[in-house]
Amino acid sequence: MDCEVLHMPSLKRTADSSLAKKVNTMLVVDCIRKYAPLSRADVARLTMLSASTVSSIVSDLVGAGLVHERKGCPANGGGRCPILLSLNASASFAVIIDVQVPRVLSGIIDLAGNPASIVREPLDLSSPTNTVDQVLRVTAKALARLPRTGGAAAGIGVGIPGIVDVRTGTVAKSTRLRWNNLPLATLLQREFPLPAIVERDVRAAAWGERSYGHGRNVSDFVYLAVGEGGFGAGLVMNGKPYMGARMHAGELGHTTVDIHGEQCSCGNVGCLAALASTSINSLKAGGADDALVEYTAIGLVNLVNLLDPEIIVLGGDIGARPDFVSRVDAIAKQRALLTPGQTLRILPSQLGDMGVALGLAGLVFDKFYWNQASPEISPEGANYQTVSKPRREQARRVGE
Amino acid sequence: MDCEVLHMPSLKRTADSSLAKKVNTMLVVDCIRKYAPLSRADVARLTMLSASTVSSIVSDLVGAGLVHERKGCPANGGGRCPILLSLNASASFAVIIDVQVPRVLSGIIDLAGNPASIVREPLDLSSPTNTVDQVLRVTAKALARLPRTGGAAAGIGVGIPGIVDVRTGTVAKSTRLRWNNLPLATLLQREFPLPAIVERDVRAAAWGERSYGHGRNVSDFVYLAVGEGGFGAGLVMNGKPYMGARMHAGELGHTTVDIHGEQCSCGNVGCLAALASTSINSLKAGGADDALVEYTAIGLVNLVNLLDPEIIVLGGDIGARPDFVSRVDAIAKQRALLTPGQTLRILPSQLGDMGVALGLAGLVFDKFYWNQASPEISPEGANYQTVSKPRREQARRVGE
DNA sequence: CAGGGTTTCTTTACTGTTCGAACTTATTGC
DNA sequence: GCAATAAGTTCGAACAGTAAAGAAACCCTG
Repeated sequence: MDCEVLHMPSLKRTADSSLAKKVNTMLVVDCIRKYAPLSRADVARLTMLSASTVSSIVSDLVGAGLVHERKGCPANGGGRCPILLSLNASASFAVIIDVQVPRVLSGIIDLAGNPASIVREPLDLSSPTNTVDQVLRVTAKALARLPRTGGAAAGIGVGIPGIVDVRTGTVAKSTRLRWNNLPLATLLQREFPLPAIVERDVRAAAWGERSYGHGRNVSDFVYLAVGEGGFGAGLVMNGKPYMGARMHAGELGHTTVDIHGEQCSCGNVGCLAALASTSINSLKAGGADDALVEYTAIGLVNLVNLLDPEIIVLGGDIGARPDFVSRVDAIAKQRALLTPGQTLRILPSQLGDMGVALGLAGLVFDKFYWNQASPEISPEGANYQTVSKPRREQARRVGE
Repeated sequence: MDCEVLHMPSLKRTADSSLAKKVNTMLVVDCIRKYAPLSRADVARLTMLSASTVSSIVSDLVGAGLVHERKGCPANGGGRCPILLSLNASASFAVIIDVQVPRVLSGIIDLAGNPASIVREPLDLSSPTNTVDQVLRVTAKALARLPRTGGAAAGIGVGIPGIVDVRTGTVAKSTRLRWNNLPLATLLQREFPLPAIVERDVRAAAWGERSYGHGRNVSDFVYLAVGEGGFGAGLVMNGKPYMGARMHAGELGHTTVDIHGEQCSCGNVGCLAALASTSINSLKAGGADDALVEYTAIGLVNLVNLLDPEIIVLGGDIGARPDFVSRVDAIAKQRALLTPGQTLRILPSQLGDMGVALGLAGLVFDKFYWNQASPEISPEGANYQTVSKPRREQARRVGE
């Protein structure tokens, strides 16, 4: 099974409906989003939910105007013709802001992942405060560009290069933006009457790839961004974004690859990032990128041997170039530890510079139409049928 | 919440009870195992299930003889005194075989994790077939030593150093045992009328640590074994063992740490394992282990920066030595990338050479009392209230 | 071309499970 | 004896699963 991302708007019919139904509804919506148009019976097969459950959920969705029905009369060997379902893409929108160092991308993405009125403008790095102001400004502008017809905005999603605590919406540290402990989600929510999420750029891009790109049917993969900022990895494990215990996972750039190397500013020795930075600079000056290809391949092989992902998606300014990918691929295939019959698949990002935006949209729809931390609960493998909502506080006293 | 491992025997009362109840029963049993003695109310708080659900499940468990009740009358500031629950440890047993290169450990472990009649004997490496025969032999002996009183054996669990496909119970490749594509679970099941699981040693040890050791309340950590076999990592992510897409995850030994290093037999360059093997050999000959400490620290920092585990548990012949741990810790603390306030905790294994055995026991109880692949379904965070069982085949036709 | 048989999609009736709220039970403290 | 507190149980509502019925198309035969 591989219906996992979970986009979906309001549906407040049963105000206190159990989380169970919400999760299953997420499953169904995600399935329709991925494979539309399809019949209720198809949804039941894909989600592994029972036909009756699907029927009940779909009728709610149709009633809420989130799903369109359309008669489709194929059937090769007889049988009743299915009623084909597809999402009403304009039932809801996400406002997304992708902050990257040369530019900030802002715009609107609908339920089906269609972008609208995307604007790219240079990022104001004159001071950290100015950068924050710019983010708030482009958010306001994007909100003003919301389509008149269709549903309302589901929320705001912001992608940031740096260490981000998604639970609090705080940017713990972004070297490139010179931000430290910035509670961006709080700032946004103070300004705009919408839920806001803040996510690390590579994790959002990985999630975008999972929702709309190469990762759609892959539950274990790595998104590796190679660009001016060095190396950043977004991990998807068991179908969910993996952040680590302290939101820190994916720092491939600061792993030692040269045991005799020099001390890096991070405290470690012989970091991949330190080695790569010189070749990235020379690349910008028009130099060759052979060294960078090798460094990328090494980082990638280390990832593959340690985590055994099904695929690796290369993204970023440099990473997604097809020739770059194929040269990295050639080296990595030689070096990676593979069991017989196993192949290593390294692919360029399918989403280009919209990857972060699409991932953010997915997170926004997940998070805010269910008021639930989606990545944690995202029902991988469609096995979860019912989910209890967390109640009360932790145990105060255990035992006697 | 941190009730995740899920041990529990028969309870066949409601033959076709939904998987929902099974999962919640697993949760409850696991909670009792970890925190016994505790009251129903404590279980409800810890599992985040409702009091009524816990009540219903516990009454089934008591009826089946798996849980013992005992009056406990503390209560500081008034209130009815709780009925304390604890597992009936001898309600079921797991037969476990831990194959390591100098020795094979076999024995029996009860529901509460108490080992019984553990036997260690030298491993017969005279030929791959002889090793297999020995495994079957010690299994038979362990079965013969089952306690006369109490429940029956739940299943057989075998831990193997090498690449293991847990789904099929096949040892894909073990260099040290010279096994290739050996369907060990099938062999065992042919010989003994019991379900059998085969798992990689480090993953089992990580799971043991999660169930009975340092990982009990930690959902993201790494178990790193350092021994004659080099480096092997068992990853626990989101509270579950992580195996990667092809059961391959955790090969820390074959990650590049010396970009200018020599070619390793694995195809990669400058592998950690290649560097470490000489110092391990010199260590056996009585030499110093400074180099090995540094190599371990490097591997460990790479792991920490990439995966951001909450703790790291060091195991294995060499890895678990307290002085070794403290010296690795000193280097790693300097080099690891930590956000302010974050600390790196590196701990020696709490379970010694019983780690693999205890992890196997947990897996056996999980797997075979529910006929369900426990790691995949293990209800992390206790959020899952109901789970649908996979039904039917995949969709044959999607869309029109 | 009518009508039965087949296939597939969809809905309905019924059962089991969980949750929330109210209720009962048991103990402390005044 | 009575209020306060906490543990445990019971009852009704909501929801998912199974099974069977209903619906809508196709195929074939006469």
